[in-house]
Amino acid sequence: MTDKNPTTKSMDDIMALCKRRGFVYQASEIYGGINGFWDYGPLGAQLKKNLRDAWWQDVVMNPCQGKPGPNGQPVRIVPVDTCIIQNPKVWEASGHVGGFNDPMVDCRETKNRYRADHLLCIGEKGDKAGRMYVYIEANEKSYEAARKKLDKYKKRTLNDDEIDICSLTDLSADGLAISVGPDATEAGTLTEPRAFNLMFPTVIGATGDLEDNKAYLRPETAQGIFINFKNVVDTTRVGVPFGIAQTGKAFRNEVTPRNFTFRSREFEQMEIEFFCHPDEAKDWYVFWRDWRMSWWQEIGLAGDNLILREHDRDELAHYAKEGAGTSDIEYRFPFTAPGYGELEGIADRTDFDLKQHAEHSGLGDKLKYFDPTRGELAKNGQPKGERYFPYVIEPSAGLDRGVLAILCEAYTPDPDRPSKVFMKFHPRVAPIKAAVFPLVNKDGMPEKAAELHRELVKRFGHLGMIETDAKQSIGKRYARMDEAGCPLCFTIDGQTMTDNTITVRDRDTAGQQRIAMTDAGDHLAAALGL
RNA sequence: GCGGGUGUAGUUCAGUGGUAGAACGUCAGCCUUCCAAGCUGAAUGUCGUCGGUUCGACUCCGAUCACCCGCUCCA
Repeated sequence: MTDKNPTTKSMDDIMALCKRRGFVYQASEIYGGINGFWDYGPLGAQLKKNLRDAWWQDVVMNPCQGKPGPNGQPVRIVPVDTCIIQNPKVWEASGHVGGFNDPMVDCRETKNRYRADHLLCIGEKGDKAGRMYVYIEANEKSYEAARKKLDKYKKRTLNDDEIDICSLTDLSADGLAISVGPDATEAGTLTEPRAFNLMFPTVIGATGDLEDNKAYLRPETAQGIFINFKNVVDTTRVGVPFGIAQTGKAFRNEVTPRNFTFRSREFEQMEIEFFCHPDEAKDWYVFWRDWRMSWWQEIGLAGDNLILREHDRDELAHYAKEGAGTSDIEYRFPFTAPGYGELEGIADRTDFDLKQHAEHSGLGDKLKYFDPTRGELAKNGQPKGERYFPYVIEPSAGLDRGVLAILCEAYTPDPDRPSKVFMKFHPRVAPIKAAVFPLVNKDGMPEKAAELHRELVKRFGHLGMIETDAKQSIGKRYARMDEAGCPLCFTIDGQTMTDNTITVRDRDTAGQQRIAMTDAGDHLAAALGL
């Protein structure tokens, strides 16, 4: 007996299977890879497409699967597909250019990293050459430690009015050299503050002058929706409350890409920006939060590994401070366990973004929405209408993270079956929907299998792959399908030749039943929930 | 960015300062009437990359890249 629990999922094993079966490859692998980028192989590409299609179907084509919104009306969503590169002013308005260059400071002695704008330093008033001690803002313990160290250095107890406090970011290089880090004992171990801008710069135009023609790859798809809000309202017969949805790539220069595809520098988002009257924001926030949670459960993340977590007030993003709240739908990945990693965030962004774009674009109140259903009643009994910036509820999901969670959830070790592991994908997202096998490669069975295969491809090929394989033993073929996560295998055997029945093998139970070959399509349709 | 670990076939891993191995998988053929069966055969690696030491480096040294873990960060 080994002490390794066979039901424990190892990320290394999952990654090995992803490579072996063609779900995920390292990007640029033959050149040594590239940090923070991953490619999808044949099965991974189809899995990802299936998840994206499921989202599109349930969000855009049939919003919330027909579930009415908190106002009792059908939920209305329209799609857009906006550019990865926008006018750089978009990112100034959104706050991405100016607001998020958090300068960081590393300590060479303690190996700790701090946000430079959270560090203050103290020293004796008027003392330009003596040591200064750095502490963390609003951290009582850190401050007291710094005071203690300063007193010890001065060999006396200093009064409050003998002390100068300044921000670390205001220090010169000389000042840094005489400063002692919050947890350090020596001076000069802090590096100069380094700025991190998480947006990918790029150059527009063939001359390639970065400074004059600088643009950015979008760090989120959301802004493409906000800047088209007026266009959509003006050209589509939608009115608040309604949502705009979009899927697409986004790019972030992550400080530390980690954990397989979880924190990639290039990734795909599935975002809804749902516009509603400020008075109704809370209701819509709750509605979207709960429906999105149930959607992920329905798509196959049904167990304890999925949680809904409401954010604490102090971890809210800049745009959500005034809103109804933010919650995360989080999955317990093998690499986060016992903790969780974010799959989707549902945030009340308030009217922050629309107001920002109203201001930066110069459109001002023209970007307000005119709501003819609100306002005081006129003499004829009709509402006079109300102009306002709608509040926005944003359910923003990571497609690649969803795929990764599905891969982890589906990975099911089973020492009793030949493959030792199978991928228990929900049939809706499974890249291979079914396989058709002749039991042996002779006696008319291959022809019969080809016939059924053609039929199933014609009916189900738009949903995923339909495989067929006549080589090697039937057990080996079943085992391969188990690792690929194919939910059903149809097998033509000797009996098929006499009574036109076939066997259906279920991936999860490995059990079989015999059905009429003409029922195979309906059987698959039922398994796919069609 | 810092610290630790790892890097040899598609995968999991041996290996030794002197011409590169196993298992599984893959492919082909035979066989095969239901779970990686059997038999025969085949392909596959610039031993992550670059440089250095050496008569000779997969092995020792340096750098670099990538992945994993911890810290940090995450609009």
